[in-house]
Amino acid sequence: MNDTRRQIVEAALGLVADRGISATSVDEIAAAAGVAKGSVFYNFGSKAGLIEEILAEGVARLTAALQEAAAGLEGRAALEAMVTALLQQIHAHPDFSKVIVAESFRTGRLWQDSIRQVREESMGTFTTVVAQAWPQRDPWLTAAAVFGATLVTGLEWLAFQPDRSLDEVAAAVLTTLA
Amino acid sequence: MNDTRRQIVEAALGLVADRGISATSVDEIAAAAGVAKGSVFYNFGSKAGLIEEILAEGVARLTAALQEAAAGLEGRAALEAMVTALLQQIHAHPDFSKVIVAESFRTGRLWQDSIRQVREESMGTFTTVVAQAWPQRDPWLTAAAVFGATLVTGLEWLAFQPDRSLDEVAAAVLTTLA
DNA sequence: GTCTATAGGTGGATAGAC
DNA sequence: GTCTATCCACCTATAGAC
Repeated sequence: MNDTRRQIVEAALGLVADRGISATSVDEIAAAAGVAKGSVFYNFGSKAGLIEEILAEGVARLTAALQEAAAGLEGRAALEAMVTALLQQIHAHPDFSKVIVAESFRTGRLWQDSIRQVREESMGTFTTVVAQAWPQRDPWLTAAAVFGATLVTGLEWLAFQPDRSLDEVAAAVLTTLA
Repeated sequence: MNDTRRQIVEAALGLVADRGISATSVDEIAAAAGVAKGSVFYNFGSKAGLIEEILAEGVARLTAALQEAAAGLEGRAALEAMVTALLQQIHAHPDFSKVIVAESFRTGRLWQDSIRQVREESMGTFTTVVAQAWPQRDPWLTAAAVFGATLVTGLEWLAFQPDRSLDEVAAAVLTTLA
């Protein structure tokens, strides 16, 4: 990805995480990126195309991180690795995380497919690991609870107590999950 | 609240939960409510005023429900009552819940005060109960984990498996929390 | 108190110079 | 490939009839 595209993507992600997709205009994105508005459309075709590309990039990265974390591990160890990996990803990519949370429970939008993909792939990986760690429980609801505990704790950490360490936050989440 | 105001509020909440606040126009709200656009502005002053009123109403209801649930109980019993009460509220008011989640990690918007209030009052009630149930743990991070597990499971329940019963979902969340 | 009509501004998107 | 200038649809909000 060239320099102009990179700058546009980063500026857009920052603004969109803070205000929401619809509340962010292409004018604002172009100004924050230091390019003309026309360059945004030349490089990404449309606002929806830009958002789609940002989301697709984040989806691929998050899915890979979660699957890699659980690979080769079983039971509780796999679960702990996944929770830690998700917290790491939230910490490394807070803007992407915020966008996903904000858009996750909506329907019928242009970029809905990418959002649904994150949800399904992340939750799917969690469900597999949870089903193996606790075979007697409902994997679907349990995975949602584990994912939710990790996600919300991670975002609260970033937004309101960023000085905490990853180990501290991971330990708190894992202690809460039995 | 009279009939016109009630209709506008309900139409607005339904649309906003699905598309987001900024992506919902006053035209659409008026059409869904079956009133003229002018009536929306006559009754609520502005779009922001309408949103503010909807959020304030929901905040008061949710806070009261959580505090009432925990009143007179201690330790694990208080925790279980609160988790169940939050799930009940999500089930009874799914649109409000979606809006809160979508807007929770944003900053600097007109209605940000109401959102922050839900977060602080809900998390505050959870923190108090958690601190008493598990005195040796970090109350702040633990409360975030418990709240997140309940919230995300509740929303996934509504959005993707609405046929499950409240008892079933509450049991799954509480089993996951040790 | 609710309606219709319209004002005034901003949104996404395009055309054409460089 | 990036810019400036512009189009037109849509947005919030207001004015005035009823």
